[in-house]
Amino acid sequence: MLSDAVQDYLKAIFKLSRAPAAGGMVTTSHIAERLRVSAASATNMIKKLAEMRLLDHHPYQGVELTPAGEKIALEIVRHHRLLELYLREALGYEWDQVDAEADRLEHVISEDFEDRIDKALGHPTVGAHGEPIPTKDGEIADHRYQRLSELSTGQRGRIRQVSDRDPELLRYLDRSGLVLGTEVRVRDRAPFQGPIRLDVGRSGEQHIGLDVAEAIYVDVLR
Amino acid sequence: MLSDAVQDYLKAIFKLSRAPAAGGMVTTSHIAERLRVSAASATNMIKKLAEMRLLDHHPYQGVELTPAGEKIALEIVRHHRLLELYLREALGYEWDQVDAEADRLEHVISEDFEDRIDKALGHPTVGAHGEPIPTKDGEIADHRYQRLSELSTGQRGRIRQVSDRDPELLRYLDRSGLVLGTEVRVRDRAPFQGPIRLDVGRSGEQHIGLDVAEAIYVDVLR
DNA sequence: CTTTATTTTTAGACGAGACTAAATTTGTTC
DNA sequence: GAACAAATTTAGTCTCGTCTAAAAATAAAG
Repeated sequence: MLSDAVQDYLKAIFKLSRAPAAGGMVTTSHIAERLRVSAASATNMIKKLAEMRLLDHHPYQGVELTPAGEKIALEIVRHHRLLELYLREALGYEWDQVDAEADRLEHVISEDFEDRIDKALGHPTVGAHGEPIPTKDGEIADHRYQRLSELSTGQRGRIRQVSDRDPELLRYLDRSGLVLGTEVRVRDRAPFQGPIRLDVGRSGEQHIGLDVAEAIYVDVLR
Repeated sequence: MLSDAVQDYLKAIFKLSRAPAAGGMVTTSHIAERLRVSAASATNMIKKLAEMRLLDHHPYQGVELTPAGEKIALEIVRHHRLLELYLREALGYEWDQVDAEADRLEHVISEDFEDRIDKALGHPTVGAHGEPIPTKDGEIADHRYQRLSELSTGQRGRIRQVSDRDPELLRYLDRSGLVLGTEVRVRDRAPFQGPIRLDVGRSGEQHIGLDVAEAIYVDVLR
């Protein structure tokens, strides 16, 4: 049985490797920062994980999960996302509460529990914020959406995913009508990293900062 | 935050102290046996818990939870029993599967989770096997049922609780119709710790061993 | 091409919680 | 009350995952 710590590291490394502008390679300091642990602790665990053949360690350069390590990371991510959905659907949690609870539950639920909530949810393929849910045998869809921040004036898109990093942001997006499935159109982009003016759905209009626009992923509509 | 180990010890000590023929005092070896650790490990933890004022340690005699220790134990028991019920009611678990899953979940769920499943279950007062569920502020009903093994020939009783120690036993009881609410009558007791012949409900008849009869608790009917 | 700043790794320690082996206390039996 | 068996505690290790402080490697700047 893999310890909670091992699982947390693998999950963090997986997520960091998927993050934009990480060329596959994940640095020690990013891992340490994400897990709120000293860099020395991260190095320690990295060596252990390399020993276990769950990742490749290129000293001073970074790490990369092996297929075995990625498989485990995907299982944890699957647990996490199914749990988030379940907490919301079955127990009435708010969007911004599910992450913390799922972080603790993801390590202890059995395969059986996983299967039962998967079934109760109707075998969903995307999570509460649009993130793909890995399948039981470790496949994960690669949606390749575009960031809303990358759209130019006049372009339209449908919101397919939002970042779940910050609960406060999630509440803001919810209030602003920027939820999954909504269609948006860029009316105007202020210069010098300024805010973006958007048409939201059929009626609304919003001005959002660039940071926010980077956390929203869309299918571009032609 | 109390570690899983601390919680496990407090829960085990609480349960042992409530078990029959334990005069309040719980021995080191019983704790060690229940938790499947060495006696030395148990002594170690006992000293730590005494330090934390969660129990009183009378060296070579045994231990007794302080009110503070009991309060914590009751919280864990509450978590456990609510979880067992929830797993059964909401996710379709079988009686004999719930214990193991709840053992892991009980340590990680939040107050919020506890409240939500409590509500979803309609604020139950007894668990899946008839055990009383402690209230949120640490009260626990004391039912004082009698063991089926203590009934003499001709006496009748209604099953109110069964021991949840052994999944195999639970399956056997289920198959035999010896479930909560069922009325039983002792037809016959074989001598020398022999089996008991029972009428079960309106129609059935069963011969059960004394060990089994000791695991079944009844309200005596007149 | 050297100096400097940053990142990463090494070295050494610590707290939890488990273990085994040995010592101690208790309880029982003659 | 002495001798012995059983239970308990002490002593000393071990693993895991964290930490700080110091050393080493890399990257950036002159």
